[in-house]
Amino acid sequence: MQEKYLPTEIERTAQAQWASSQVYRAVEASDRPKYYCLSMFPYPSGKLHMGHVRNYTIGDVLARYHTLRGFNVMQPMGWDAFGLPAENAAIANGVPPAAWTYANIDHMRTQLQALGFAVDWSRELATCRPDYYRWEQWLFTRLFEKGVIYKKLATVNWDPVDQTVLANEQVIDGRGWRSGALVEKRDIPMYFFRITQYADELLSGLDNLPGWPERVKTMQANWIGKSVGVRFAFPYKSNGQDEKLWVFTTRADTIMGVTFCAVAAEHPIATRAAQDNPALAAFIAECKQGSVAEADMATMEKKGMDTGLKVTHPLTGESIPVWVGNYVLMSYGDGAVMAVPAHDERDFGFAQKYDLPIKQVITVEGESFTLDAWQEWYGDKQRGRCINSGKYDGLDYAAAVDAIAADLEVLNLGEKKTQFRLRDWGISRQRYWGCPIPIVHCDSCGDVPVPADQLPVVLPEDVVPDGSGNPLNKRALFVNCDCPSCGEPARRETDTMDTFVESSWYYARYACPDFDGGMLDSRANQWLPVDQYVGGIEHAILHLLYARFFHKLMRDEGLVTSDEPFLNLLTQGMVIADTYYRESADGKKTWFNPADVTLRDGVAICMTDDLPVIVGGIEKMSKSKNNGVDPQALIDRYGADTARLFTMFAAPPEQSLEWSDAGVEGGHRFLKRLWRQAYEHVEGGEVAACVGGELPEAAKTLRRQLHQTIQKVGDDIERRKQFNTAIAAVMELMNALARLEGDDVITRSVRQETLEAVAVMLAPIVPHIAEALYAELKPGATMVWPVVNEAALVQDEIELMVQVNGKLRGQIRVAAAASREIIEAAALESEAVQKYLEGKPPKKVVVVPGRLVNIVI
RNA sequence: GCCGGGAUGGCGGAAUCGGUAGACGCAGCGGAUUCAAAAUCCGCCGCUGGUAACAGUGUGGGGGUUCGAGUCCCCCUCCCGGCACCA
Repeated sequence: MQEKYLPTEIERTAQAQWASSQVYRAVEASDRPKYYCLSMFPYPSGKLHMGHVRNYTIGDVLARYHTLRGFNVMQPMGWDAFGLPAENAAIANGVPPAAWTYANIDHMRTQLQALGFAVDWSRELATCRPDYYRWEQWLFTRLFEKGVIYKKLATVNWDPVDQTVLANEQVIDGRGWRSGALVEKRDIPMYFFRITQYADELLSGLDNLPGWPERVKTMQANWIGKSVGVRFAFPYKSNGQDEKLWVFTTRADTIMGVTFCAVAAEHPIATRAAQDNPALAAFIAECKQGSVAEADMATMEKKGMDTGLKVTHPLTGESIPVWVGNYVLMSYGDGAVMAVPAHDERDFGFAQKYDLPIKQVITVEGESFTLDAWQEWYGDKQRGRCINSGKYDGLDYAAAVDAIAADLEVLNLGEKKTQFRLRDWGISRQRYWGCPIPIVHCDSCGDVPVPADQLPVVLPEDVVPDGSGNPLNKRALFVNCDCPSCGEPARRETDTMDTFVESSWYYARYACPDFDGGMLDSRANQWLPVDQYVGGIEHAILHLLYARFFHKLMRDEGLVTSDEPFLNLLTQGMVIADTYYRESADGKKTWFNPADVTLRDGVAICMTDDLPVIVGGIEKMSKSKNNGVDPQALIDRYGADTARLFTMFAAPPEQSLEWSDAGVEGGHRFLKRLWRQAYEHVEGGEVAACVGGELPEAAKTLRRQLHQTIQKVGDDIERRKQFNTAIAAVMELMNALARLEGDDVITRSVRQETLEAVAVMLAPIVPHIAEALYAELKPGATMVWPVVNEAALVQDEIELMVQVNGKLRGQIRVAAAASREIIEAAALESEAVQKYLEGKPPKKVVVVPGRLVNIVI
């Protein structure tokens, strides 16, 4: 056996062997149970970052563990290859996004392979390939014909200088990232998936996902936001016509407290009122400035202006003023709200600011209402009772809502309604590097889906965008076509799809990436649902909700039979790191990589020019903030096993991990020590693993620890999915093994048993060294997960903690089978307790079997 | 702003069901080995007082429940993620 641990050599040999014998190729024909282990595929941004290493190592640990436990495992890998960064790179370097993307894929594939993941590379796919997006386009046309996809206007960020639509990320403090121009809201036609039609099922389906983290299910449920309320109307007259202003509220019990209504700036009633009111028109124009992002809308100053219009309260007949509010969202409900300043905090602030009346209609016993400041109880649904509300006085929330809804219904002015916060999914992007939307616009036939036999609509790959609008519009060859329906000249749609569409079904395509007769074949149902999905917590809502939705769309198309795509979900915490930047005169920020920054006398300095940079806080590693740490240096210096070990050891998978280089050395040291201990043992000559019999005390104790460790490691990996503690347990075991003395056959056989088990237990985490060691320990044998020997776990005597009034005062040793009485007596007799008792009897004695005794005096 | 999560030694973290707070590792300190260094091995390592035994104190802050709270409940602070066109 080689004396020194040589990671480069071991890893190269192992990886070459895995590749040539195709050990990780997943086959459908198998009598073992299937285990589909999937990690979220990467965006090919250039090179791997720490988040990737963490994500794919977690997935690989679970995949390899299940292989060792006898499952038929499939672990695929691919590329989420469309997206904005490729266009940004094109603008910066003049390289076509396609060429940039393919080069990145090649580089990152090499990096992934160097990490030794048990991936079936024969199933690799890239979403930017026509043989992939072809089927996405095919499904689009099916859904368009079914009405699941429809067209409507939607608001986007418009850069008036660059004449282009901006992503929310490209809007910085209300201005375009390149032009610096004030961003405007603009309505343009877009295609939408009717996800709201599936809202109820997406919500109730969460109950059938016991393998998902509670926090993710809670986030999704809140995002879908089902609320039962009342939709009702305020009647008004416009040019002598009877009209209605519709609103939705979950607080119909406060309807008697309405003192005004607020509508969105885009609301038709506002547009009409602005026609002969220049001040209002100016205010509406102001509202239309800034980004469309909800976070911006919610944090900006609440502003409003009276339209001068009045509507009639449906129950009291009072005249109610209508205001335009910059905080009212046109996309939620009817784009208008009733305002009850006394019982809604936002309305309260708005009414105070603009001196609008506040009318209390809810009371809570023991509390008194004042107009001075908002108090929490004003909005209390549970304890509140109606007052100042005429016939509704005294009713609680539920009774009041029922009575008011019933009265509105009689007047034909409203009814109870279930409302969702979830909005339909707009998928049109005015960008080049994405999957073309397969629609042809014909003057006579309208929007015509491209027939299946003319798919895919291929995206030209030689385009270099320049940042001003979608370059596809300038491609006559792409745009000009014949109408598939009437054959007359027509125009091809140049918008592309949201990249979330590609990532909503890739997990299914992995089952049959080579199938060219359709989107999916029967292999999909063999592998689906995914048994274990692993990915970043940042995808808790959007990606995971869209994928669940898409699965149901595919089910309803007869493509899959399951209802949910992912059985078990592990949401890995983010790898975060410091950010550093400099700001130029025009407010543009340049970000510096932490690797180039050093701290000098408490000031962050960029090492390339020796000038200070501004510390921007600790954030998710990202391309845009340039705070990614390159794992390549780690792999080059210590090998893949050390990189894998360290990322698994540094923190539990679900927690966010603040990156620091320190600590890697320790992981590497452990592997070197492991190698040396195995080397010394193997050089001592062959010996069979322990077969039982009478062991010396030290060997017996070690063997008990070995089997405790086997138990713990299995539980940590399989149930707890916490690998840092599994590694710590193996480290403890190895520390104990190092202390075990004796060269007799029995002791050596326990050492053999321990080392064999350690190699297998570590194999999911550090597969290269584990295989190499196992081959030395047990030449020619195949790894199998060790079995816990119950007899080895038995202990004769145990130690119990003794507390006095809950404070630790000593220990006692008792027989493992000792009764409560014997334990109590032993504790009371102990020196530590006698000292505190001072001869008096204890008030109470609490015995926790196997743990402690607490004497209360 | 809204929704979700987090905070434990100098640092990463452990404590799985309310029962020994600080496992394991990093850094540091002391020693062995070495001509010397690296590597390796052994020991110490929350804070305060004490030579020590030991005592007190300690899990972001404040309050509560309990024989017993890092863990449960209430309030607060700070940090992270998401907010529908970053992926």
